[in-house]
Amino acid sequence: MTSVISPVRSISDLARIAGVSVSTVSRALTGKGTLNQSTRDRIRAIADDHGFRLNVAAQNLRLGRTGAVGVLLPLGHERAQALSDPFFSEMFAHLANALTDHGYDLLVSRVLPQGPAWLDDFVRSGRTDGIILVGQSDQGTVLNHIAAHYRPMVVWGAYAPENLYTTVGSDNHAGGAMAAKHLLQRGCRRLAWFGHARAPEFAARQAGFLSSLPDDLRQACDLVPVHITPEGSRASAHAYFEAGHRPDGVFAASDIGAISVIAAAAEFGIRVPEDMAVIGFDDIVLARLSRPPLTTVRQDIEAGARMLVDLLRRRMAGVETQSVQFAPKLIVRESA
Amino acid sequence: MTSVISPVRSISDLARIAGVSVSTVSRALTGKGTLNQSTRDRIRAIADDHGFRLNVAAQNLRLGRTGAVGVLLPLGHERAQALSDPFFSEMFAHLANALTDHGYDLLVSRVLPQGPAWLDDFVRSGRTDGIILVGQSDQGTVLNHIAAHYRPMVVWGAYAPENLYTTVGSDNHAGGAMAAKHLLQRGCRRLAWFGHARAPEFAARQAGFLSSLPDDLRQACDLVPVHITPEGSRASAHAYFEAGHRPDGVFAASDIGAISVIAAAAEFGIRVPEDMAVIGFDDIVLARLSRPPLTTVRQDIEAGARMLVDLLRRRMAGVETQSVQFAPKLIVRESA
DNA sequence: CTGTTAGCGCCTTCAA
DNA sequence: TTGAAGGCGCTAACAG
Repeated sequence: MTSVISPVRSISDLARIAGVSVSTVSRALTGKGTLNQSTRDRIRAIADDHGFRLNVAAQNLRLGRTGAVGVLLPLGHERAQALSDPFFSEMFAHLANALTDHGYDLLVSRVLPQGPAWLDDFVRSGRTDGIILVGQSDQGTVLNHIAAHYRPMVVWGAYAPENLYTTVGSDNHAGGAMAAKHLLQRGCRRLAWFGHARAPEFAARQAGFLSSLPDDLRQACDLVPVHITPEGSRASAHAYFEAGHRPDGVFAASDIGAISVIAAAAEFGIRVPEDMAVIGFDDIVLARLSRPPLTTVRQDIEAGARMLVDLLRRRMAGVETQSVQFAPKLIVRESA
Repeated sequence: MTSVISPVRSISDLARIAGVSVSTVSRALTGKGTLNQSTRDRIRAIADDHGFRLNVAAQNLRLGRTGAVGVLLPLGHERAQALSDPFFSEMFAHLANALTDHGYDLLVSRVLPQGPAWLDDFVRSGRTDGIILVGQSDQGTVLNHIAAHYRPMVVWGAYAPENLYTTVGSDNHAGGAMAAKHLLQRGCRRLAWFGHARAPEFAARQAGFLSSLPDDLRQACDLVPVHITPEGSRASAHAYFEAGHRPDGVFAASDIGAISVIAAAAEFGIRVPEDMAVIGFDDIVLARLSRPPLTTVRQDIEAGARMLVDLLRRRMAGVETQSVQFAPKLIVRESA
């Protein structure tokens, strides 16, 4: 327990009380450098008595670092929604663990991709030692521009040879193909894709899906553009079914999209999987809990988070890195 | 677009280039103090040319602040799970918006409530200007200890007169009572509560629920202790049903708990709401999307987040604040 | 083993 | 209107 005896705001206060120099206090408290064990113990005891701790901000300034890593989600609007998206939440949680395991704080800041300088501004403000971008959205150009002169940055998202930055992500194209094959194998003939293709990840899922379809089914496949938000995708799905469409196989761009489609379908008496099979993407925790349990293309979010942090730490240390792609896996449950 | 001409790392570099003093550069870039408009424009132009921005960390050190607010989740184990819990995620997202609207960064740090000094350590390390705790867990004693000498802190959670700190939260007792009345009104006679009572919020929900039950039903009510994680609560529910229990009305401590119960029930052929009515708590976004759509006691998470930030800002400004309690609202959908 | 000194990058009186 | 100087709280040579 801490009993405050007198206000000790800095190591110089403590040095005065202990009758030593500030550097001795610094050495005692950081454990760096050499110091007589007894003086070290004595100073630490005094610090404890006064409830004193080194000011991390000042320490970092002096050390030329911040001790924090910025985790940024480059999405234009719907900020709240984006941050509370289950996939991002799970990614965020795993990033938080991996980062704090290595002694880094997580800094979440408002960064709306508006104007070409949003990322540059953040970088130059010097608030973090590195940056993890979760999703590249449509900001590939901006990212390449930054990557040319800013090293400590990694990106979760689709790999592309023309990217100058390091990405970690799944083979979305292969994942889309898995979904297509599974639906085909179930005998589905009237297919639909629920999602958009503005971000490279989603575009690849869609492309992989379509490319694995026979020509006639591909041409008949409905491409239903939906928002990433639960409300948005549910509304789109509702409108789609209301217009009379009755696919027997659906591939959604994300699990949340799939859950939304199933909820909308229920309103029209469409049963899943009897009348319509639905496959999601991600395998978030909720995929197993939803009714019916979701068949989905799994991305290992935790492994991805750990890889992102690993690569970022290497880049912060000046080491060059290469992009990695995880193989997705089809998890068959009940929805398809 | 930024064209890097020569490395400008500090205002002194810029001062040299511009042929002025550092203080002039500081005044030009911060906009504070008086300065000839033309010199200000000139210096700003040079700064832009070199892609220079003031170092926020140094700025903050000098100003005696950090520009960041710590958002802490005091839960012992299961860190990843806790951070990705949908309720926390939604709260977090709204906090992020409110905080960044006021120019604050969000700092998420590992803070495991181990030992009595976890919060004190965080506070004294000086990494943030204030703290928002999401949930008080069983740390009331620690919080009171800190509150006695640390002002800029607010807590999401249950109100209690003996708390020295400011809380924002719902009237959990009233919420529990609402759930009880609704189940009673539906004619449920074999009731069960899924949750634990270690945190004051949950204890109040349980107490409110039980106190609104007639004596005989209260005594027959099953109290099923479940973890907060989806996996944990699902496993507990599974075991409970497997033991042969067949309640016709369930009140779960959270929406995620309710969804887990419904998933487990499905495995035993228990239909919701026909065989068993289920009420959740929170009204997370997913409550409406789950099958069947969840009847639940709604907390306005966004309003709560805004209130937390408002109160915190007042406390950071030295103003005294009072705890607030929101009235919960029963949202009737299909599960009960 | 410990003290002195010089900053990290910035802001802010106080003078000129 | 601008510059010089001191210092936010800390660390790391360099001496002694």
